[in-house]
Amino acid sequence: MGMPDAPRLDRQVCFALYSASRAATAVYRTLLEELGLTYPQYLVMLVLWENEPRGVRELGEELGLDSGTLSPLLKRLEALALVERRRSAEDERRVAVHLTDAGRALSSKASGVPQHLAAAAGLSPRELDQLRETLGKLTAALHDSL
Amino acid sequence: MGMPDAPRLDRQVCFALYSASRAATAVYRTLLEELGLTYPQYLVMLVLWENEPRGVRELGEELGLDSGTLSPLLKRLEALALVERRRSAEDERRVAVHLTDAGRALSSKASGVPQHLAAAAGLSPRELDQLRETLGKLTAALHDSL
DNA sequence: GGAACGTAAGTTGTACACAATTGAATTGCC
DNA sequence: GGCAATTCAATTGTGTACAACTTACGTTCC
Repeated sequence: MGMPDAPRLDRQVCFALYSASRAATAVYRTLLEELGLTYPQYLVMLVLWENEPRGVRELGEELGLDSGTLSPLLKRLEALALVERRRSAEDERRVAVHLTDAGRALSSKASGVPQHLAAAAGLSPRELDQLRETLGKLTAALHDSL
Repeated sequence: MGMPDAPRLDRQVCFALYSASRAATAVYRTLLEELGLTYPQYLVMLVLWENEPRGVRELGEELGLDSGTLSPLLKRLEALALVERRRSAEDERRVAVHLTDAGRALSSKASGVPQHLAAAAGLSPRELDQLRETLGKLTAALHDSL
C-alpha cells in the first residue's frame, strides 16, 4: 500500500499551512466581495489606511511582496479609483501611492471584516495568540534558512 | 497617526498565515528546484507516490484543488514525463493519472525534502505538532463558515 | 563633470488559484 | 427507451506570486 518511504509525514505541517492559508483567503473572498477587493488588495489598503502616502517599495517591505506583484495590483486599485500613484518630485524614481476620498471612505465599510474572520476561525483568543506567535517564529526561521 | 479605527488588529493571524505559507513555499522552491518541481506539483506527486493511479477529481479532493488548477498542472507533469494521463475505458469522462518510471524514481530523490524543511522551520517537534493541530481546526472552521 | 555603481518601479514570462462556463459521458427516472 | 439532471475534465478569464530583465534616475568617487 504505497511506496515504502514516500515522504507522507511532511504533508502535515506545510500542507496544513497551505490549506489554512487558502481557506482564510476563501473566507476573505466572500467578505471582501462587496467591497470589490481581493485579499492582497485589502492588505495594501490596510497599510495605506494606517499611514499614507507610501512608496511602492515601502508597501513591498511591509507585505513581503515585490514590484512584480504590486505594480499590477496598484494599477487595479487605481482603476477602482481607490488610490492614485504620483511620481515623486524630489526623486523621479519613486512613486507615492495616495488614497483617494473613495479609498479613505472604504475603511469604514471594511471595519467589520476582522470580527467576521475571528468568528469564522473558531479558535479561542488564546489559541489565536499562540498561533500568531508560532507562525511569526516559523516565518522568521524559514526566511533565515534562505 | 493613522485612521481612528482602521482594522490593524486583523493583520495579525491571517497575515501571519499568509506570510508563513509564502515563506514555506519559498523554501520548497529552492529544495525542489533540482527536482524540477514546484510545490503544488510536489504535492500531487506525494499523493501519487502514496497510491496510484488516481483520478483528477480524487487528486482535487485530497489537495483541495479544482480542475482549473489541476488540469494545466498535470499537463506540465506529463510534459516532464513524470505522469501519464489515460482516459478510463469504463467511464470515458474520467482521466486516470499514472506515474511513469521516471515519476516513481523521483520519489527517492525527494526523500530528503521533509527533513530539510523540518530543519528550516526552527520549531520543536512539540510546537510543530501543536501548530499542525491548530491549523487543522482552523481550516475546518473556515470551511464550515462558507 | 562624467563614468560606475546602486536603487526604484515597471515589464515579461511562468505557474498557481479559483469562478464560471463548456462539452462530453453517465445516471435516473419516468 | 429516452430525456433531464448530474458528473467529470477541460477551458476561459482574472488576479496573484515571483524570477529575471529593463529603464530611468541618483549617488559616489574620482
